[in-house]
Amino acid sequence: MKTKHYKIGQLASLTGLTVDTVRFYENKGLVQASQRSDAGYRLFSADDLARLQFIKRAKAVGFTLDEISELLELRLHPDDHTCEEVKQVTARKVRELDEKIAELEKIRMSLKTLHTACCGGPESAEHCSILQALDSMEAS
Amino acid sequence: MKTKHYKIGQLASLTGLTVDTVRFYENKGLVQASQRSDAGYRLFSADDLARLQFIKRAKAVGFTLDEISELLELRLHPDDHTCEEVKQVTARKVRELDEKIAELEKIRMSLKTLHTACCGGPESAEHCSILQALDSMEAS
DNA sequence: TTAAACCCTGGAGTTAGCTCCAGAGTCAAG
DNA sequence: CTTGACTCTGGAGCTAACTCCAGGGTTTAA
Repeated sequence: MKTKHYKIGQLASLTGLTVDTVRFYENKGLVQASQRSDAGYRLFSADDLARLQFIKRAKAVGFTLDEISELLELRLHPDDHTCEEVKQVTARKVRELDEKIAELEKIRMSLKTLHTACCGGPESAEHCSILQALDSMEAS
Repeated sequence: MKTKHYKIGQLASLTGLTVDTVRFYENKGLVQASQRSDAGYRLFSADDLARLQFIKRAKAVGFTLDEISELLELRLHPDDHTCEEVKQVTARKVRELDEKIAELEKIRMSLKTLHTACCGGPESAEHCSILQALDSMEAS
């Protein structure tokens, strides 16, 4: 009953990461090859594969690698933690996203205002309202 | 009729930038002290001040320093350029912002779904739906 | 006159998340 | 047996926009 092992390249193509990225994650402590071959090659288990897939999905929903470390700890020892703890992590992240979106929307509004005020015609930009606005705006 | 000059520290407090930042901008070619004193101190003119304020405002509406270089070129030689050219820069930027906002909102939605599915109670996270979802989601 | 506050240069360090490289060893197919 | 694909380590480089530092010189106010 020898378990299946993956070399780093196989793991990379299974997860869609590059080998460099996998090694980088190992370096950051996000994942650890469960064994090494005689020649020193990393050998990953199915668990390691699942872990990397977890990382990939967490990244896709906007977590940073540091936050993913936190989630991995919760995932690895779920009975030492409560649902509440896990939920706090996502709550924080949703709040952050809300703030970032609001900020970008504010910027977008300002820019759109500048943009629609400009005639956009083929004449010289000497009296271009965008440049004028940027010259006389209130500094934020 | 000697014109007013600002040393870098004065300029910094007038614009709300740090002296390091002003020097950094000079290095990047965004601004140039119009003169140097005998001791080699940078001396900035009112035009330089206006230019820095322009930079600050453009940054506030989301332009990168490279894009600001482009805008400064347009501003400095407005009659060599058309309104259309200027408007293209803002149009591009609004599009970029739209994309970034859409992306963040997609992420926010996914995360919010995970978040609301979790009971958040004080029980063990062993069956936490957030962790389960991250374990079984489609990789994006 | 002396101490604080200012200014100079050049270069290194920061954050996040990779990406690439050299130089060397290993493995698999034909 | 050779060739090409794979793997290893350690470290450098990338982007953006700063930020900080050492080790000097200058100005100004008391």
